[in-house]
Amino acid sequence: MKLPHPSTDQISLTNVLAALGDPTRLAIVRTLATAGVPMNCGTFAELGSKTNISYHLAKLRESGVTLTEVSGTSRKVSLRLEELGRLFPGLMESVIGTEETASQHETRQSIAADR
Amino acid sequence: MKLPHPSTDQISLTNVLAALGDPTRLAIVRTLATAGVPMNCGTFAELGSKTNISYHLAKLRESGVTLTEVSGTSRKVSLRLEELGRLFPGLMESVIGTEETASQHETRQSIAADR
DNA sequence: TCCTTTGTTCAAAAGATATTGAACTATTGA
DNA sequence: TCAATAGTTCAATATCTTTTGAACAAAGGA
Repeated sequence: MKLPHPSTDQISLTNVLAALGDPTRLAIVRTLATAGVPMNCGTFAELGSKTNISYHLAKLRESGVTLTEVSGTSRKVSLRLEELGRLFPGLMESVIGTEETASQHETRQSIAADR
Repeated sequence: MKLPHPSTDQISLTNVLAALGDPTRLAIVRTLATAGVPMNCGTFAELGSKTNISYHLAKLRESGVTLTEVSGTSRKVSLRLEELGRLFPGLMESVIGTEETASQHETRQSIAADR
């Protein structure tokens, strides 16, 4: 069994940014980056329901951010760092290396509402 | 008249990435980066209707990507590069410095459909 | 003053994304 | 073989985002 992934030249910046621009998926990407080794879906259980994580992991895979390899009844998910680094130098380093504070998430709604 | 902008500490990476993860907004950001000087809304007329550009510029402003200053009946839109550079080092350089090819936009749908 | 330019706001519609539970498949270990 | 484990798929719903046109507002020039 082989899951569909975009080839390197099919990876677009817009799609990568859209994939990363979601709190759940950004958390997944950071977990993967911190771990440095492939992880299975269960690792992300605290971030949502099994179905929901499956959905977000598919988004990451389809955008080219992650590689998902089937290993028995489980999957090994990893970041496509080399390819992303070649396509968009500095992007993943920047996304991974940046801390996100709790306050930032809550304040943005009030700004949009303030129009 | 003063438009609402997030303060530096209210800018979150998730929101910035979500703002950049749209073709129209990425084109706006690149135009601003290339020009290097503030531009008014009319500059982006070819990217969509007046109403639509107004909508996307509001998104960019509310996420903290751009600064919009009122100047008479017109606006001067610029990138908040210094602040973004401090918050997310390398991010904007990476996003701005990367070419997007036409082929990349068209191929991704086929991958998602291929599941 | 009146008209033009520049852009916003609003409400509606269309479209895309996210979330859920139930049913399912495939692998593995007992 | 049977049951447990790990994930996926599906259909439904909910929610958010994008797009549109019509109406509006504010400034500036004739």
